[in-house]
Amino acid sequence: MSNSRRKSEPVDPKEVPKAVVSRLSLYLRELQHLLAAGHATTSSGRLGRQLGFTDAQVRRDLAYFGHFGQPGVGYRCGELIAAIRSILGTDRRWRVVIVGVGNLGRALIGYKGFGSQGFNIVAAVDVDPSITGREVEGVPVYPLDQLDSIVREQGVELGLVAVPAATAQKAADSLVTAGVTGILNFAPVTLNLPDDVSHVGVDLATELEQLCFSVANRGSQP
Amino acid sequence: MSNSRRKSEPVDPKEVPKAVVSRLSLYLRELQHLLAAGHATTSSGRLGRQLGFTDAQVRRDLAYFGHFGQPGVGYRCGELIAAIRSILGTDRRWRVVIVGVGNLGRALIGYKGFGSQGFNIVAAVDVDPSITGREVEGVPVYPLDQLDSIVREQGVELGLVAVPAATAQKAADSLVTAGVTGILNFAPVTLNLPDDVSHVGVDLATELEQLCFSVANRGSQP
DNA sequence: CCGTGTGAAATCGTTCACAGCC
DNA sequence: GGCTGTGAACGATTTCACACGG
Repeated sequence: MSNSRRKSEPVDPKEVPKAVVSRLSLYLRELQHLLAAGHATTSSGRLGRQLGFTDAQVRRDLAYFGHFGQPGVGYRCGELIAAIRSILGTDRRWRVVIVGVGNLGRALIGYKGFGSQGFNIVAAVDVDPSITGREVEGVPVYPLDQLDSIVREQGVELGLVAVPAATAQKAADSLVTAGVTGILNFAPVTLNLPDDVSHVGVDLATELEQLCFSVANRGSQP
Repeated sequence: MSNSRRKSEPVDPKEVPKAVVSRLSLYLRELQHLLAAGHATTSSGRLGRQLGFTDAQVRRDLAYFGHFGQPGVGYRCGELIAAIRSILGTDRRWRVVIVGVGNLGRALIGYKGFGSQGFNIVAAVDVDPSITGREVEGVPVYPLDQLDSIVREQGVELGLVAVPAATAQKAADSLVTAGVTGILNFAPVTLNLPDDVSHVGVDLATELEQLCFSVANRGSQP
């Protein structure tokens, strides 16, 4: 499994820079907006301008994965959307479980953007007995100790951690034990996880701090 | 205003890589945990190991801003926390307003992590008359058209956009008109803003897509 | 003529390795 | 002995610039 080079897979996904993958998501989002607005095609220049990148950057990013454009024409929005979804892995649906049904957990359960991008929230779990046994926005809430059977029986692959910092590591451990292979962590701690479980952290306070630094030092796009 | 070099400000903040600033937030978070756990000092090696970085990276990052450690000893947690807060600009409190009191807006209003890191949510606004006039978790909710006076009278500097994608640009424009200087955007769109307004975007679906890619291509730390 | 895909060059960020200090 | 701060080497990513295709 070294460097094969089939028609649309020029490189091993592992050697694609992380930054490229995150821009891919932005391209996807913008392309969906463009398509919804009636544009059948676009170009690297246009796409880049709308997102604040150069045309060369857009072309180079896409070139990691194949040849998607037509010289003189640009990219067909519909085709490129399908291609990026296939690259990201969101050309199929993923089953997701949420741990923690506090304010944030509830907001995540109700967030429409997940469903539209390929994610099914199949269940939530919480320690608080006053909330378990009900449904929140159509998603059933179970006690924590049922996590194992939920993940196994429903084939859940991803877990969202939406509990306080103090219990986040335990929540993540439970998810790993239950068998999920990816974790999106909203608690303000760095999780310690086995290498075969992927994870991404989103820290709301941290994001505000980045904004602060940027404001305190004048301007984000100089 | 070229390269001055005062005692603890070796570089112009503008030429600090974005990645460095985002790691600074992680250092801060970890240092706070360390201090709370009773550690008075730490070292670049320890701090890095806990976060998945090398010791050299930690030292290099901090060296952008000054000399904070003692050879042979390491860093005093309390002092380094204060230094990083000063760099990020969170050594004072920032006033924040939230636009949009749906599921996500409510979760943000109730999020304890903001207050503990220096952010005061002073008000929220929404178009829905059935929610305005009340308080949510102690934060007053006003009609949208009062945004201007709220920002002006309370000296609000930052705005959080927690409305659907379709109205996010309008919400952001209103914030800019009202006078905020930084925007944290949770809507899945790229905002078009004047250069003198900083912004950071957090797209929940995008984060899940990154996770997907990582899972679909085996392992996050190979 | 416009726009892609891509070597080659330039830029940027990370790691190495070590002098100096506690 | 342990640890910081930092030039210098290295590796990675971005930008340039142009040959080729519709």
